[in-house]
Amino acid sequence: MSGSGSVALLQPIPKTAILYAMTKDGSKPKQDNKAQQYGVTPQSVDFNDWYNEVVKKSDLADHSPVAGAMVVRPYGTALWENIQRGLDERFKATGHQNLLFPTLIPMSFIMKEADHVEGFAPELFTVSKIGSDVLAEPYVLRPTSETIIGHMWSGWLNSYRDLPFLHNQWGSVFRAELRTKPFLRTSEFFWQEGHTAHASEAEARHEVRQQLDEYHNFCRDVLALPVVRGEKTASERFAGAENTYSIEGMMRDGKALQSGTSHYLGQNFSRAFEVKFQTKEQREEFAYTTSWGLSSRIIGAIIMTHGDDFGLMMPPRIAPIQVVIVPIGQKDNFDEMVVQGEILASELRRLGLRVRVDGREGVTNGFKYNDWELKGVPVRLELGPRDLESGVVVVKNRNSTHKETLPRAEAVAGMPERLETIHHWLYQRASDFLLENTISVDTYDEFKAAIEAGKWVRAFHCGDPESERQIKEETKATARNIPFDDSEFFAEPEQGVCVHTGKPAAYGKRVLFGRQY
RNA sequence: CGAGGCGUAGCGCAGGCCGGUAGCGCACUUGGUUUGGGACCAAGGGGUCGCAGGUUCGAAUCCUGUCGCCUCGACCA
Repeated sequence: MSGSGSVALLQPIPKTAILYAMTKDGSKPKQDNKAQQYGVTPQSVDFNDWYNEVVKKSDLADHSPVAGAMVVRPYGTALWENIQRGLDERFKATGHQNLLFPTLIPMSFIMKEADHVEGFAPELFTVSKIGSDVLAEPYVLRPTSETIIGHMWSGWLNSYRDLPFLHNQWGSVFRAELRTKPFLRTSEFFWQEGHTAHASEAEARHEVRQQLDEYHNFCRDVLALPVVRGEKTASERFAGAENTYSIEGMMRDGKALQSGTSHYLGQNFSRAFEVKFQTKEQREEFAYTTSWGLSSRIIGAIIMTHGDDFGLMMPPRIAPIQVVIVPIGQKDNFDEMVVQGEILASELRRLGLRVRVDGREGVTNGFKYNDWELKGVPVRLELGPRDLESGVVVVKNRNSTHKETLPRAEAVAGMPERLETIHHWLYQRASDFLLENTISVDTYDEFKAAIEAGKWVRAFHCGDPESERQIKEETKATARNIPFDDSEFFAEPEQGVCVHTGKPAAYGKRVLFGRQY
């Protein structure tokens, strides 16, 4: 990070920052041993370092020996599994079915749709040999599965009565990345790709919008992430799509992260793969297809939207551990307090909560507190002999510095609601942040200044891809999307002239611009 | 893939220019004292210096190549 601009967006620095007093020569200060061992670089000092250290020290993920490929560790996998479960239920509730396609796709398939080839060619991994035998036709590791699914669909589809196909696949895809960042940029990443085929354009378009809304709702209601729904401009469109829609989230450094996409593919892929059917009127027609995806990148969004200088803040509804209990004891009664902690845990588990008792010996309580705060566990309970005697527990929320001492029964019974409160607190904070750091501008100077300050900008644009390209070159900002009229953010229809070219604005509303991951 | 930086114990680093077979802090193990916000004392264990070649009697150190990580750029989710 440049160190200017977006730093200003960050919240006041808590006491950990004291460990990082600047050195005389202005170089990045060395951490003292404590900070080096346990803490993370504050967001305001270096957001990039903060991100890398949080990911690593919270045990979410690690680097692998393979360029650009990460290892998702158990804590990160538990998080991803919770996300998968939540989304999968939603997909099933709207009639989608899961299936599984091969990771290997014949090279010729990728070549069949012109825009698709052009879009993905530079990042394809190619398998050209088996053992020492050279393959007549190489395979590629799927960068996405439209082509092979289209190929199979053509064999499954005869009549309009067969439609719609409402399919989804959980898996991973490969797009060569030369720069790695866990969860954000990796050569292999984990996702779900939905693929549907319909008998009419209207039905396909409805599906595209429905699934984008599903992502939006899931982000808002489960991950506590505010995201802006809208359509991508032509230059940001998926390779082979007629229209691409996205949800965009704002990270705490002010950058945008595309957190999910949904594409209306029209008949582009069905033409290329002969996905056709006989209509009621006995005509032959190509199917209208869609695809939509949300990837493990969303974990990066969770980290960078909710995290603070102490580490992660897990949204309670998908937190792998919702409540951690730290038993307080001395040598003679420690084991007993761990048992008591388990009893308390079972009371919470009866309410359906995910609870962990930290019975580690040989580390101090303070160490445990900091450790679980780094991992973002929403609520911590401390249970010591005195608490046990007087029937209370000490409760501390991850998003607060206050400790409360509550009657045990009340603390237990109130836990689900407490977690809900934290969920809403996280959403509100992120939502306020997004709104506070987005401004409308009408001149290019204002535009540049706002982007430089790390903000999102709402501005009129003429729609010319070349102008977008120049804006990107000059400011590093791109059109994130054109927000929908009916989304909760930035919906007002307006008229104006292009902030860059002065030509009449396209779209009938302001376009959202920002720097991006 | 272009420019730059880096790779020495689990983590963070020193040593390298002036080759002689490795050191510090934290972590780890054991014992003791501690324990309600990142404990302390003592005694220990652990690396052949990313990998592969080369130069040399001898390479962490010099040379070449390669792999990986970080930053900026290009590309992308």
